[in-house]
Amino acid sequence: MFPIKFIRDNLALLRQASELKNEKVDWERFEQLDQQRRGYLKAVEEKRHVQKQLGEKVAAARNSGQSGDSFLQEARVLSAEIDSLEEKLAWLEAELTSLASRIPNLPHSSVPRGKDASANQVVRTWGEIKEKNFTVLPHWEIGEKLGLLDLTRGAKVAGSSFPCFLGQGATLVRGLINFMIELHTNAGFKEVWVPALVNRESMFGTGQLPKLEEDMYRLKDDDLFLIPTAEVPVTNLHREEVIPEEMLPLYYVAYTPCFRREAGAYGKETRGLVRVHQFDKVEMVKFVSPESSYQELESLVAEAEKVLQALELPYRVVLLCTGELSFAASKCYDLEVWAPGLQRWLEVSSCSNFEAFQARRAGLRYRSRKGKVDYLHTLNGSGIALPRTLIALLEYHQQADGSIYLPRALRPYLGGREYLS
RNA sequence: GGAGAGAUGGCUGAGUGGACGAAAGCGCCCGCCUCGAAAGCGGGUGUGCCCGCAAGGGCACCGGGGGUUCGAAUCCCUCUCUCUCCGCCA
Repeated sequence: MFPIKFIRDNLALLRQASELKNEKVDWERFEQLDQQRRGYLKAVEEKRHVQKQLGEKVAAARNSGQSGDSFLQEARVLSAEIDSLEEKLAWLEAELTSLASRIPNLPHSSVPRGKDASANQVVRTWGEIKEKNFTVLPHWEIGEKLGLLDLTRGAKVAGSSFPCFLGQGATLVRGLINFMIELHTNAGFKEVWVPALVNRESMFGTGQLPKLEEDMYRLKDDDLFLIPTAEVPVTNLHREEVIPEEMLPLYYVAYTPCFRREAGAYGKETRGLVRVHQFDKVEMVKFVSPESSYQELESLVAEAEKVLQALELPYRVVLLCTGELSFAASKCYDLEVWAPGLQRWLEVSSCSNFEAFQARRAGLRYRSRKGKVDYLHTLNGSGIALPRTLIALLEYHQQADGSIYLPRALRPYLGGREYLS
């Protein structure tokens, strides 16, 4: 969210940016409301000024033993006028704020322009894709065959796209979570455990609301939302706070379940674990000073990459184009892992710099060494999401005999074994 | 769930209807002193919005919202949160 004045002074820039991001904003209405608001504001302020002076006259009169009532008639009329002007002003401000909250963040100058994924840039690829001399089974087949995964019973218990993991499959999930958190805490991230339900303010703070309300699970009786990502509770940890610059950067890592409605997303493209309503994810969040945020983005991506490297899975790093950037992001890299059973690259991590966009919405500030208070920059990156990582493990590390090779890094979490069978 | 107490600036904390954007202290910034620092001394120190080229001026903000009043940090209602006690509970 940008300040109204900034929007007014940078209409052309923001308009172009929102078109690049495929976001619709009613700019004519914005200009019209803004102009009206300033007109009413001026009128209200002038009348209030007179009102104050009258009030002072009443007080002065009473202090010197007179009644002061002669001013009251005029003051009453003025008070009523102010009331009606303020009502209109409040409505205009609410409308304007609502419009402003739907203006997307500006893409960074280094972000390629483009409408869709075809304009994304692959910035690097890691590992080589080794072709197998047998047909790789898709993860849902090999997963069910080995008794690691049960999609049918998940559907019975909750509904379609709510997977269950069994036996060593469940151990693998738990092991992956521990492995990732330990990796990131060793790199200086502080582990946090946060609520999986958040309030409306938190959802607004990170930019999920107002735009994405339909994509969230919501508890109507309490007006709480199930988190779509740990980004929401972790970024909001410091909402409405001023952090001393000496404490920056702050690095956090959190495991949480994530919930997404993914309305109407069933089909071939989303079979098995590709797109599910509930999944597990380890997320990294950074609070940094504005000068350092782009450097911090690069090191955040590198930190996420360490997970895939340790899991011995080939992946590529993709720089998203403007049209693929999310509402709140200025710049974003995706990590995509190779799934040979599906013959597709799968997104397992998004690492974004939001600059001060979330910070302004959530009141996240820092006090510089000079004593100046300003908005800090926030970043987050998956480190990484589990279901698609499991797909890659089950498919890429699949052996001719139907067993699954376990990378060295995971073995301590699965009783030291080298293969799942 | 019930009863009570509370929420004031970066922090602690005064203020119970009019000259209060808000005492005092701490912190922070600038200066003096010093070889340098500490201590001491002096000065300064919130944010947002509107008008203005600027200088400057105006308005708002004492947890959120609403009300009473010519006028609210102060009185009333309501919500949220914190603390204490009771109840319930994995």
